[in-house]
Amino acid sequence: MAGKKQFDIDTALDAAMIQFWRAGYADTSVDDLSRATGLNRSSIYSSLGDKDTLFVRCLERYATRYGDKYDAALSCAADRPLAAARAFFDITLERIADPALPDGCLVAQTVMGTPVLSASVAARAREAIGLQHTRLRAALKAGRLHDEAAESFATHLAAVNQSLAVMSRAGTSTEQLRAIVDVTLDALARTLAASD
Amino acid sequence: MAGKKQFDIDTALDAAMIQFWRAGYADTSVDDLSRATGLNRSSIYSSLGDKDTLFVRCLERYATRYGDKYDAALSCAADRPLAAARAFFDITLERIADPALPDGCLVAQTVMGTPVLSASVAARAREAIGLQHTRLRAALKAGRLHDEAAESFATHLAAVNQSLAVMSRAGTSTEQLRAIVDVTLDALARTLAASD
DNA sequence: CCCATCTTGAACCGATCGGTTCAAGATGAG
DNA sequence: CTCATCTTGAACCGATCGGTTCAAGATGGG
Repeated sequence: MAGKKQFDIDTALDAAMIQFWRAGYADTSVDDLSRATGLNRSSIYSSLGDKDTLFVRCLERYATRYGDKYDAALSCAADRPLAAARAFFDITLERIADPALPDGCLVAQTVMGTPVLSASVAARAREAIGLQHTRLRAALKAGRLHDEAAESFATHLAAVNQSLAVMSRAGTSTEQLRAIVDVTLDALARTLAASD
Repeated sequence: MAGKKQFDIDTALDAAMIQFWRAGYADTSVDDLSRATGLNRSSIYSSLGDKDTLFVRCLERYATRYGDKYDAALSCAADRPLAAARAFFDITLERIADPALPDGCLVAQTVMGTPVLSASVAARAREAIGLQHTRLRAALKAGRLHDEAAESFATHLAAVNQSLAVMSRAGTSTEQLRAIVDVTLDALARTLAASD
């Protein structure tokens, strides 16, 4: 209404999310967030909440944004389960390859910090991992995988997806990351073929 | 020579390693290390070095200790490559199941902290990941896997091994962790069988 | 032009950070 | 017992942490 301009909250949240994503909760100070968002220290508290609240908002934002993409990638699972799994991993691989985004994964980093994070934050990160597993299991069941195999592969695919976050930060090349998922996709392909 | 007693440096290093392993570098203060080791703040600096130096020592200790175990597990790779790979993962699974040790993995946690850690520390962690890959590739080649497959599977196995660190902190059960590696071992078994 | 409204920068708070110093105390050798 | 040696706890340092407050300034509506 008055005063200079209303800053764009979405843009600020994106910047904060990327900062947390890159450096993690412990290594991100409120001054870092101020620099990253371009917002004043007081503005952050007045419109984005304190550090803990803001972190949870960023975590939700991250989980929703990429959760939707994972859902979209898996949407063809009933018809072509292998292609769905490949598209699933492509979401992660493209995210890692994007120079505008950090390596790693905000959820993976948060989960790794479980012992020192607040219980609510740790629970929310665990929830995101659980959701990923549910998503994958549903997709694999939709593709003609029997319950047992769907359960195993859902867990395996979720884990391999998280491994990409670790390996990308270890300097592993795009080709090597692709090799990691290709072994998994081959295994899935053979299991799918065997159940025909 | 004089004074009360010479404290046991190995015991202190173990305690410091576990503290770093549990909480990570950023979330471990020198006071935490003092409490964990039972050593006085000044004693830490005088006999274990500053925080950065001590962390590197703990990282080396961790890499050596479990590196040796991984080597031992893989030693039968030439005769029974599949059993070797299974024994390799068992090292990690048993470590995670040990209630006296933290979940996760010091190397994985350090690699995830790459963007905010000193260059030398980050490089040392990357080195540990690279060594793991080398170790696995050599073992798989010793087992009758051709170069290309050995390279792919070495990368894949190293990644899946790291994924256990993430998933264990996400509250994944022992059975589910086992399912993750079983998918990988099945894939390896089929590839080994195919090359016969 | 004036005023109400919003943003901003800067200061301040208590707490904790990594790192250093040093006197007091405990010990074993002589 | 005495003395040299080593460890210990505590204090101190400057810096930074998360969090809060507030006066100054910028803006647009009337």
